[in-house]
Amino acid sequence: MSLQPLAKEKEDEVSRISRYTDKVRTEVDGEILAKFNHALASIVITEGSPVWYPDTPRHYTIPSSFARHYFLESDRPLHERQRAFQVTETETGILQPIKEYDEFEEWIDGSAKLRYSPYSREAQAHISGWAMKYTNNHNKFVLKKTCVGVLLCSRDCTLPNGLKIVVRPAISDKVRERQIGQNCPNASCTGTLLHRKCTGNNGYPVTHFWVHQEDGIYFESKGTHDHFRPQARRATPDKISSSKHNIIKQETEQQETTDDKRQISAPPETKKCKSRKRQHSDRDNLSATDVDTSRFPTQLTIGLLKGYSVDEEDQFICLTLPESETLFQRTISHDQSNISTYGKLYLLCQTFYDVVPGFNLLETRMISRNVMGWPIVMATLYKQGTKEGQIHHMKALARLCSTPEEDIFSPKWQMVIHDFSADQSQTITEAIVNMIINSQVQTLLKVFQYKSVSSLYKMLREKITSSLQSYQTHFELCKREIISRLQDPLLTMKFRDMADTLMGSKCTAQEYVSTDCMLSGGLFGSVIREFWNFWGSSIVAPKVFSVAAELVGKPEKTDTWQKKQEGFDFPDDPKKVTLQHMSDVVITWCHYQSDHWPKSVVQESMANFSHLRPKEKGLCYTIERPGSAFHQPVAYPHFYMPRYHWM
DNA sequence: TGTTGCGGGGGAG
DNA sequence: CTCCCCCGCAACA
Repeated sequence: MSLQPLAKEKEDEVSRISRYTDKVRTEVDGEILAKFNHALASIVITEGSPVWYPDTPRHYTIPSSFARHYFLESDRPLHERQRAFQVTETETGILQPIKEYDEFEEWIDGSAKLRYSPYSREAQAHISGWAMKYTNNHNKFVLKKTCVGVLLCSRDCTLPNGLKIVVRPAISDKVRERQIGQNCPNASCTGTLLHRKCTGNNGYPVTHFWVHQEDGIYFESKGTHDHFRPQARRATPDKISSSKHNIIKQETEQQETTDDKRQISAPPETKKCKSRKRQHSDRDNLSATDVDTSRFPTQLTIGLLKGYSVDEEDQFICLTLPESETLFQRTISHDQSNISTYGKLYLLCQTFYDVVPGFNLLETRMISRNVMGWPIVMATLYKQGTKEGQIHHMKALARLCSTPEEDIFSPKWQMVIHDFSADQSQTITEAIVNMIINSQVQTLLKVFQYKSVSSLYKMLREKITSSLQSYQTHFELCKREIISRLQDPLLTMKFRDMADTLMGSKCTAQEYVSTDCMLSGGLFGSVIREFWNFWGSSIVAPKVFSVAAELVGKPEKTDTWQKKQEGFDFPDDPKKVTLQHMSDVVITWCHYQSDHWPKSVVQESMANFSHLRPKEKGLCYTIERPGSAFHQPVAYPHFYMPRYHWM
């Protein structure tokens, strides 16, 4: 009922856009348009409408009795891809012969049905990135596996690099039993390993089904993982319990290799910036005469220095942390073309004033489901009143967030959350947009051999600018996304009420946290959790929830920093500030941040109330259980929503 | 030592 | 009857 208007709105939108594209298609040569659309689709990833580029479905119905019966006939389309597939089926009205297999996907999340080649090694071995254990379903023909979640540190500790401990659990129950309670792999932490169960499938673990047929290996996944990814199996070292030293070393090595790869395959970027005196935008530009790298502290290798300037007018230093590139790769290397997967990568840019006298520090943290904790990925110290450092920071971010495999340069972030003033924001947006356009125009000119650049430039500009959305727009999008995904009207209404309450100024801290706890119980699934991680985080929250300000607890932090800051011999005279001075400050800042990590409300409540399981008494709803792969949907009588009651 | 897959069995709905 | 979970066992790396 309450869903109707929204669903209709979406439908209208879809039909409107498809009408539009149809119209264009008749006017312009189809192939060129498709190419162009594809190019644009890869640029604009946060566009509001999900059907900017109607991707040709790769899926066809399978005329095989068993698998078709069990895998393809479901009343409830759960996955975008599957939806696209069904549309094709109804449009054509006939069953078409098999043409293609799906490419193997290691990190399937959310409900999906795929068909792999019978010769696919990965499919034959039933490989998954998630830790999946075999479960008996008493059916010889269908192999069923369930997710065993992840192992986390009981003290929720943070490694010096800003990452959280996430250990891949053993598959066998006995071994896992032994793992739980072992010391946290972080040597400087006294915590123990804690099992975080997967409850992403209606309170049960996510399940995978495998069926081997002559015409392929059929795969189905049900549920969305409500926990972080464990280490991939192939990447797991033989001894997980090796010291944190090894972990860091390993990650640094990884970073170096990916760095090299990026260097080779990165798209050629047009350097329009007139080379400023003594300003260095790339490490390629660095030569031994410019910087004496041996003078940098040992933590800072030359690859981490993303740019600096020691101009008196414009002093800044921009650094990435060692793991940054690996983290970005982990987050953005997966398919992001599906517009419905909001919440993949958020960047949180915060400015800290007077970190040392006369200098501000801009740091960026990564918020993503795929990376636990909110590690700092980049930090820039810049002289107050100057812009170049900030612009450089954002440009370097945009470059880091683009996938090196693609020809077209396009940052893959869902949103940049920032605390810039309006004019700063404008400048920075301009810088990013210009950078993207410059590199893309080059590619597009090559591909389409355009003679006039101006119209192309204008269009690109509009597209890119509109993808950098405001808080409000983004919030609306999230809300719409959630509401359209929730299938039960009762729940939808409940959620709306809750959102209203939480957005209101009367919301108390207790309510805030307990609602969060309720959400983390698993009923609404990861979509809401993503939403919540985003809107409910302690740093973003002050702008959204009035009550959250009291949960942040900044005063002690600044006091401690004040003390630390006194330890520097940072010159008061800007003329005497050297690169060495600035890098010392940034590095100390990053170390300081890892010691005083702001715990998000979400993580805290997850850790404290993780014992709450749907079995416990609480609110009770009657919802229909989504259809199983093996029979028609059945009524699922009771589902208990866990709720923590405050005294 | 750990993974993978099979199968028996109990329990809830 | 379905579907959840737990357990032990055997083959294998």
